[in-house]
Amino acid sequence: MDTTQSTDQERSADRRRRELLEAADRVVLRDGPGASMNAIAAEAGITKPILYRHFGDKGGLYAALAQRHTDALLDSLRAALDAPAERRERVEATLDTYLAAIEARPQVYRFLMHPAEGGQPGGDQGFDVGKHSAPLLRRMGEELGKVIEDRLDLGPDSRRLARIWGHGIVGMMHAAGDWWLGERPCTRAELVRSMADLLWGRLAAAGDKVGGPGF
Amino acid sequence: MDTTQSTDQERSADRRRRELLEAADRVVLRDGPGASMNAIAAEAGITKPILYRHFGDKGGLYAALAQRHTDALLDSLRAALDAPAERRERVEATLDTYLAAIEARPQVYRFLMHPAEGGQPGGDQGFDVGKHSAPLLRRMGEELGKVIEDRLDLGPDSRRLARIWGHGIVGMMHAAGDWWLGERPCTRAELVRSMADLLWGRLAAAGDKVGGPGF
DNA sequence: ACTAAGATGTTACCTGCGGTAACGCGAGTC
DNA sequence: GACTCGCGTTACCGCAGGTAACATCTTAGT
Repeated sequence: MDTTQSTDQERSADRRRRELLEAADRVVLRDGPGASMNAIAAEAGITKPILYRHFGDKGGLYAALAQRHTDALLDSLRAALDAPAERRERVEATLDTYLAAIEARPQVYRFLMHPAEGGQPGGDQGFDVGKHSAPLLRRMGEELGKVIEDRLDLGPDSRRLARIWGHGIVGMMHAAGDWWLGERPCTRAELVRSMADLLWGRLAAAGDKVGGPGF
Repeated sequence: MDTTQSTDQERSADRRRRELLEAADRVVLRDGPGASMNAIAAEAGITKPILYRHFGDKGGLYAALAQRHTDALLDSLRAALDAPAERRERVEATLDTYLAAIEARPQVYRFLMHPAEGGQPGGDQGFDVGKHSAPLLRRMGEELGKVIEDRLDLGPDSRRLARIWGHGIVGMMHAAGDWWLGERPCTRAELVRSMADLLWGRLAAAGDKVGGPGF
């Protein structure tokens, strides 16, 4: 039958695609985001043109690779966000989930967030990430915004406010996490608590220091 | 005299350097962050090796270029942070200053934050930013952290808390600003107010929506 | 069973990038 | 006048992303 044939072909192509993605994953994990198409092809046991037939260009491969990890991370975050507990606990759980993820697989994280960075050898013109650097942040921001809008009563303008907060909180999490991952100035739990404190208004509640007009 | 000579030379070299930086600036503003060394050299009316003699490598040029803008922006932010007003007003002024800056010169902003992004032509392997993508965020985070630590009374752990908050707030500002700059979902003033509200604990204060366990 | 088609994979090549070595040249110095 | 030395050039290397053209193996049709 024609349909079964095309189905088989499609399935085979899909499997191939998955295999290639996994190979790319391994290489990126090993060589960092600066991995070259040649290296990925070699790891997959094939040559460049095949990669290009499957993914169009490097951006396509990147996008596919990024989406897998992004989806996985977003699932974890949604789970933490949906846990049965009170708000502060959920927020802390979500922050902790994110931080645990980037702590467990920093290479993946660097790949998703920072285009090119690894590689002491000469030409390290990264993984042409370009416009694909933001998507993870954007997606997380949008998702969180939706959740906030769905569950919180923010009066009028709730939609706008929720989206702003979504992106803002995600950005806070990201920047603090990135800094923390680099300098490791404290425990993960401490970082989580401190960020939650910030979100809980401790900035506004703090007193001025003696002698100054305060921040 | 020998000293005057060397001084003259240094001054001349510095002037040259400034000229080159301004040329690079023009190119980056025109072609986006994907500007090539050849293009920059051409704009400056010279050839590549001279650029390399002055800045070592592309990272050096980027770093020099970035530092100029970063310094300028940080000065503005410090000014807003030091204005004589109460805390909330200062926070809003600082946020607004940042947003105004990225709104006024988005090209510069994209250059500082996002490595490579412009360029429909074939090879657009960006402005090998790599490790130099974060510095602006890091610097802003550190500076804000210091200010917070200096002026707020946060009890014990104040140092750690202040730094975390510094990086977190900067990240919030950045992510929300980036999103806002792309989608323009609201006024700058509205964005500022909303972010300040978030920092002032409205997230914790908001009530659950009817029917759900709340966020 | 033989052929036609189409996916699968290869080699060999192009362009453009960052980066460098080797040379040319004019201005001051002894 | 030879000598250095900063400024500038041309010509080149290696390597990246990306592509064209060729080889091959599977599979369907008659």
